[in-house]
Amino acid sequence: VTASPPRRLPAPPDADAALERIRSHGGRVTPAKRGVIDLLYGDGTPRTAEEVAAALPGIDRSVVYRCLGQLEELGIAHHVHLGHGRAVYRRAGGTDVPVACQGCGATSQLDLGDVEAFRSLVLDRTGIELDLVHFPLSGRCEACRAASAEGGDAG
Amino acid sequence: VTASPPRRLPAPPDADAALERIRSHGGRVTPAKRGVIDLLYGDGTPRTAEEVAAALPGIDRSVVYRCLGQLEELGIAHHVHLGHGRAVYRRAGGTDVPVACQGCGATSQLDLGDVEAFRSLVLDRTGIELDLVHFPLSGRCEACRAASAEGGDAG
DNA sequence: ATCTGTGCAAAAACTTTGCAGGAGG
DNA sequence: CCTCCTGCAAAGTTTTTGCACAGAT
Repeated sequence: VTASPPRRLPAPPDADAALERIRSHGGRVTPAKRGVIDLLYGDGTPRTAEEVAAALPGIDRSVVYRCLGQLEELGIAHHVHLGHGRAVYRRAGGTDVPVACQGCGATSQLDLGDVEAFRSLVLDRTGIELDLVHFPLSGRCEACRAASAEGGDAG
Repeated sequence: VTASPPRRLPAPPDADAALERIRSHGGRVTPAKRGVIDLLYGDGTPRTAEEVAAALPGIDRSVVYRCLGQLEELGIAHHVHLGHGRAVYRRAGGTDVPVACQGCGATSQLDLGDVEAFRSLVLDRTGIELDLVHFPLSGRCEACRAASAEGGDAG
């Protein structure tokens, strides 16, 4: 989980364009890649490498990792550090900012417009331009806050 | 790296108070814990578990992990997911919001007041109350942005 | 004296790599 | 036909766990 796009390639608009890009870069379109791309371009659900592997029975885990790595290099997918530990993968090109609940794992989306003012503020204060797509926001949803206020552990 | 404070204990103001808290909870004050606490309460530098271990020669890694875990449960330290992969540990009680550059690793601090409005906005939009201390903001500082605009790879 | 903490080693969880054979263009 | 990709297995990282002994109160 340490790849940066060689040059910021525009995200392919759909799965077919993604396959096209693979070919145009000398790659082969294989069932594994097709599977990963279909998964990531199907619904926008971010998935861990493990989840991607689980959704593609018959495809070896190592191949899933290699596919995800290649898709990142090609600007087709990218990973996001949602909450504790494991990164999740999404199709590239999303402009929405994910917000995760660290309690239950639910994610909401913020509009880019909503965060623009804040990005400006942070840039002004610190000189750092936030990358909220790659390093998203995390917190606790209402249900999880209520749970930990009462019982204690809402893990 | 999966501990949540049983109840939000107030952070000990200094290293001695931290040792005191260990004792008052039935724990023993040992060289390992003293070492970890001195490190975290010395300068505010966030450190990975590996860095803590490296700074305490003669203390086994597993012990460092166990100490960090216990210190988290006691509200003496906590971990922060700064940038890629590894979490870093800090003394508890900081109210500033770290902002990291994922390029060079430099961190700036934001005032809590600066983020309050944004936290309200996110709460309103998503129902999620951000925990920006535990899951800090990440982006790219000016130098790293300039570097990647020119050369391409700025690590 | 008692119970917690330590060190070691082994395991677990997650990811990467080497290699020989299979498949895509 | 050429080279990339796959599957398997093995190694690499980072963190956790079991256990017997040592150490703190």
